[in-house]
Amino acid sequence: MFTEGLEGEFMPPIPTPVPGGGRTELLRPDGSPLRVLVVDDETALVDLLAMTLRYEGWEVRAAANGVNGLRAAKEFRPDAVVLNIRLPDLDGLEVLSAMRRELRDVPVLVLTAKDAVEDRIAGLTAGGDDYVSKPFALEEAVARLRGLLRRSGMAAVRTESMLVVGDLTLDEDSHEVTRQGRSIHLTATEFELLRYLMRNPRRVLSKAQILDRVWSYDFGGQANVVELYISYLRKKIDAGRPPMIHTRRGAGYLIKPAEPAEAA
Amino acid sequence: MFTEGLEGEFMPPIPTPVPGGGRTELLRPDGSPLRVLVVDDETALVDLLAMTLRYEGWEVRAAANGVNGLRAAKEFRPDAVVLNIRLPDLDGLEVLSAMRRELRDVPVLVLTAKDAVEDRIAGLTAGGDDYVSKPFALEEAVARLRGLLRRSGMAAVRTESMLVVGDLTLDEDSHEVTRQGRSIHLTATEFELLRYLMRNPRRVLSKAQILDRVWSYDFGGQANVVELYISYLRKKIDAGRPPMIHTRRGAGYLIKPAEPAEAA
DNA sequence: TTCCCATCTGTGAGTTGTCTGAGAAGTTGT
DNA sequence: ACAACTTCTCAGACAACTCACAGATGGGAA
Repeated sequence: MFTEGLEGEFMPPIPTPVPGGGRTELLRPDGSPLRVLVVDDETALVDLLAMTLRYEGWEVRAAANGVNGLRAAKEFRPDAVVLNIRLPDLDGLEVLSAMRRELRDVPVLVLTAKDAVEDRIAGLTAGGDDYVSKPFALEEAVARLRGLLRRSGMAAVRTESMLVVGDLTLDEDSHEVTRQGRSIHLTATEFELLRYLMRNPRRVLSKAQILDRVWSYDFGGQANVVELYISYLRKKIDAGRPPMIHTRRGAGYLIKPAEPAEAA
Repeated sequence: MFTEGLEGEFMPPIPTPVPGGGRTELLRPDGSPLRVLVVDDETALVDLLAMTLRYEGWEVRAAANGVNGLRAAKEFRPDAVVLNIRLPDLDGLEVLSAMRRELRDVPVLVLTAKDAVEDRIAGLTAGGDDYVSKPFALEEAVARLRGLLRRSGMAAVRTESMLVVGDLTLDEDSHEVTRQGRSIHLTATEFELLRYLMRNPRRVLSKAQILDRVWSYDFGGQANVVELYISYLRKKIDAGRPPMIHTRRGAGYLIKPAEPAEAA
């Protein structure tokens, strides 16, 4: 989506207005919510993921091991699967194969431990699947799942890969970010932060919320990384231009289309 | 609801005027009041919170530790939970996980101690959850709870994020305040005070009430901060325009739409 | 009208929240 | 193994905010 010169300033483009604060329509043809099966034995993480995905509009079913996972696949007929390849009972690869046999065309998001050998995984993802390595950021996992679904050509899923706020655009597929048509390079963390902000335009997000979504769930560092990265983003996004990233002292940050007249 | 781009400056949104004094309908589909479970071992605070929430229309159940909290979750089936992560018996994170498993889709408002050096806050909350750190203002906790519910898509809960009194609007999501369409910047305390007034339009609120609701429950200062902040608000809200904030000598303050005819 | 007292508001000190530069530690690519 | 890049901690500077104090203002009862 190129919003060149013309409407750039006075008339914000707003091609695909993000609905309800960025949350997307995850609905099947029959109107029921999309289903996702989460298979992992780390219960705390599963609970966290399940809650997050439900909030995002999914219908979630969880299984703590391979056997239950496969059984759930049969019964629950999910539209997507999140699968840890390291399972307590069965070999994750076996489970993956079985899943594929059972659920045709259903994309799988594979969870791997950090130290896992990447090339084994590489083969897996060839089939349209994707993987994230633990510990991951919730925002990233959710985004990957959405991306999988979008790319797997699931009909009925009207998800756009493009987020647009004012003259700022972010493409979740190509990871390209532009402001006023000019491409901007962001690091991985900066990108994740901006995506979270843009998925919640005009809403104040507290530093704690941002930390929880954008940083890995096991992050134990200082809360002021958020301030730091906001500062980085501003240099790249707002530099010189009318600011889009705003601080609400004591509350958090928010992003919104730059308004010509800023009132005190 | 969705007033994209357009409305920016000149044209105030004025969506759905808030009904009966800003207090919202907290009802389930079957007509019974919404339920909230409060889990904290500080009994004085729990009593205060419980009383406040009951006044707001909730059906409240309290538990002083993790075990009872979980039991209550099973029996009481609350629609929302307020949970201190620092509990005397169980680890708050465990309790949180268990709650999520037991009560799917139920948002949790997490209470954290201010002095707990921000540690282990990360990765705590999922999609629909939120935090408040002690000591908090009751008005804020209540607002957060309402916000959680609204955003977690609970059907039947008809809460708007926008408060409207006359030509004055306050958006709880973006923290934006406008009068006659012009954006007005407020500090955190001013915002909280105005929110309280606007949630109770045309009703006289005593300085004591205001102090109890808007300032942290442990506030020990002079009661005339309220006068001071009313003064600040007037400068920003009423400046020049027909006044909306009125003093009832010996009784308190109230806010109402500025009408040409001023009746006592 | 006068006086008393509630309320209003200017001033300024102390506190808190946020921003950002410098650099250490870790990662990736060649 | 080196260079380039990224992530993150730390700490100082600065700005915004909160609140106490005290004198000014004004309402209303006698």
